[in-house]
Amino acid sequence: MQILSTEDYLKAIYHASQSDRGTVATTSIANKIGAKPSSVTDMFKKLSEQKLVKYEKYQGVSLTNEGVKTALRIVRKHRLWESFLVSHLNFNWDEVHQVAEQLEHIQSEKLTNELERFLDYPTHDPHGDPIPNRALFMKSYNKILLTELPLNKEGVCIGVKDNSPDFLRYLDRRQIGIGTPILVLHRENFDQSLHIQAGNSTLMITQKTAENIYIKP
Amino acid sequence: MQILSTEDYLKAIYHASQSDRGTVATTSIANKIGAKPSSVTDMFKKLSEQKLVKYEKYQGVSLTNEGVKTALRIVRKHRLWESFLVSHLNFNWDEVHQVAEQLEHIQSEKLTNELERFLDYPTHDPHGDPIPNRALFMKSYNKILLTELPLNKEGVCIGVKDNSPDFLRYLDRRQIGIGTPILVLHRENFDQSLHIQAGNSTLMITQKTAENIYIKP
DNA sequence: TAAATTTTTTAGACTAATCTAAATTTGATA
DNA sequence: TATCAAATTTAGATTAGTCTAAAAAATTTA
Repeated sequence: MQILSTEDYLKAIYHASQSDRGTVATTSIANKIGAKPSSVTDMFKKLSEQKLVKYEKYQGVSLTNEGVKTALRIVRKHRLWESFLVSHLNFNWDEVHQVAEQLEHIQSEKLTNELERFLDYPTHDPHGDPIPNRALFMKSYNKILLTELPLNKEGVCIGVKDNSPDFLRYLDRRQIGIGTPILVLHRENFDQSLHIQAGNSTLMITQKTAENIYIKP
Repeated sequence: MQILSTEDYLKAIYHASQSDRGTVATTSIANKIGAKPSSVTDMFKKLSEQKLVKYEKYQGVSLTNEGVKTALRIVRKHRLWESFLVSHLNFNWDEVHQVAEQLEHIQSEKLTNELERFLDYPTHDPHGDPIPNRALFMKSYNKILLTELPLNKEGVCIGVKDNSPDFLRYLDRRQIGIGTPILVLHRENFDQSLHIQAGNSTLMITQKTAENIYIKP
C-alpha cells in the first residue's frame, strides 16, 4: 500500500534480529511492515546490492555492519524525537510512536546532534529503551521481566516490551510508568497472576501484563 | 528527478501567486521546483481533480480556498520549525531552510500546535516572514524595501526578500540581521549604491543588496 | 495580421515500489 | 526418504511521478 523506504526495512530487520537472533525470514518482515512477502524479497535484493544486508535466496537476511549502523542511526533519531515529544511537547508515551516514525526519516546530522544536546544527552527514551549516542553506542540496563522478579524483592519499572498504545494506556490507568517501584506480594499458582505493590497502590495484574514489563531488580 | 509531493507544488504555487499576483504559469512552477513543464502540467491536472487549484488549459493555475489553506498549513509548519531550529538548536538563519523543507511535511496537528506553544506563539520566523497562527491568519508588518527608505530616516531591518544562504551569510558578515537599526547616510546617484549606518558600523551596500532588505520605517 | 517564437500540452516511455498468481525450494511428517 | 505443506521467489501487471519528443496553442514581432 504505502511506499516504504529502505530505512523502514532496515529498522524492521534490526528489531527482528534483536528478538529472533541472527537471520530474519521474509514473512517475518512482511508481517511487521505490512507488505506482501514478494515485495519483501524484492527489497532484500535491493538492500543486498547496497551491501546493507547479507542475503541468500530462501535463507533470509542478516544486517551487515553498514546495515546495523544505518539502522542504529534511525533508532537513535526515533528515540531522541520520542524523548523530545514527551519532555517538551506534552505528548504521552502512548502517542509518540506514530509521529516519531515520520521524524526519524529527517536527514540532518546537525539536527540530530543538536536535538541530543538540547535534551541533555538522554540515555533512554520514554519507554525505557536505550538511545544510541553519536558513536551509535548504547548501554542497556540488565533487566528482567516482572514475571521473573522474586516475591517481596523491590524492583523498579525501567521499560516495556509491548509498546502498543493500548498497553501503555492500560499502564497509565494503573499508574505504572518508568521509575515506578514495584514489589510482588503474591503469585497465584492457578493462573500466574500477580498481586503487586506499584508505587503507593496495590493491585492485581495478569501474567500477560507481567510478561511485558521490564524490571531492574 | 526527485519525487515531489502535492504539498511542494501547492507551496510553490502559493509563493508564486504572492509575488506574481493571481494565476501562475506552468514554467514558473517548473523552474521553482526543478521539474519539466510537462510534469507540472500533469500535477496541475491532479491538483485540479482534488479541487485544490483552478486550472484551465494553457491558462495556468490559481489556488482555490482549500488550496490556500493547505499551502498555509505547510508554510506555518515550515516557519515554526525554522524558528525552533534557530532559537533552540543553534542553527543560523542561513542553515534552516533545507531542514525545514523536510520537517514541514510531518503530519501531526498536535505536533504543530504544541511546537507553537513551546515557542510561545511566535509571529515571525528568523527571516522576518510572518507565521500563520492556528486559524491560518498572519499579520505582516507594512514594510518597504531599503531602496525606498528616505535619507537620514531611521528604520529597522525586519526581513529579507532573498532567502538564499549566500545572501544571508553576506548579511551576517556585515552584522545586519532582523532588528538591526538602519539609517541611509548617502545615496550614490551613479549606481544607486548606499552608504548606511547599520547598528554601530557604517558601510557601503549595492543597490542589489538594498533591494533585498525589508525595512519598517 | 501573418510569421516566428515561446509556452503548454499530449503521447508514449521509464523507474521504483508495490501487487497477484504461479512456480520453486525448504523443511516437516508420515 | 517420499510426500506434503509452508515459505519463498519469480514473472508479469499496476501506479505515481517523472521524463523526452512531438504537437498544439498562445504570444510576440515584424
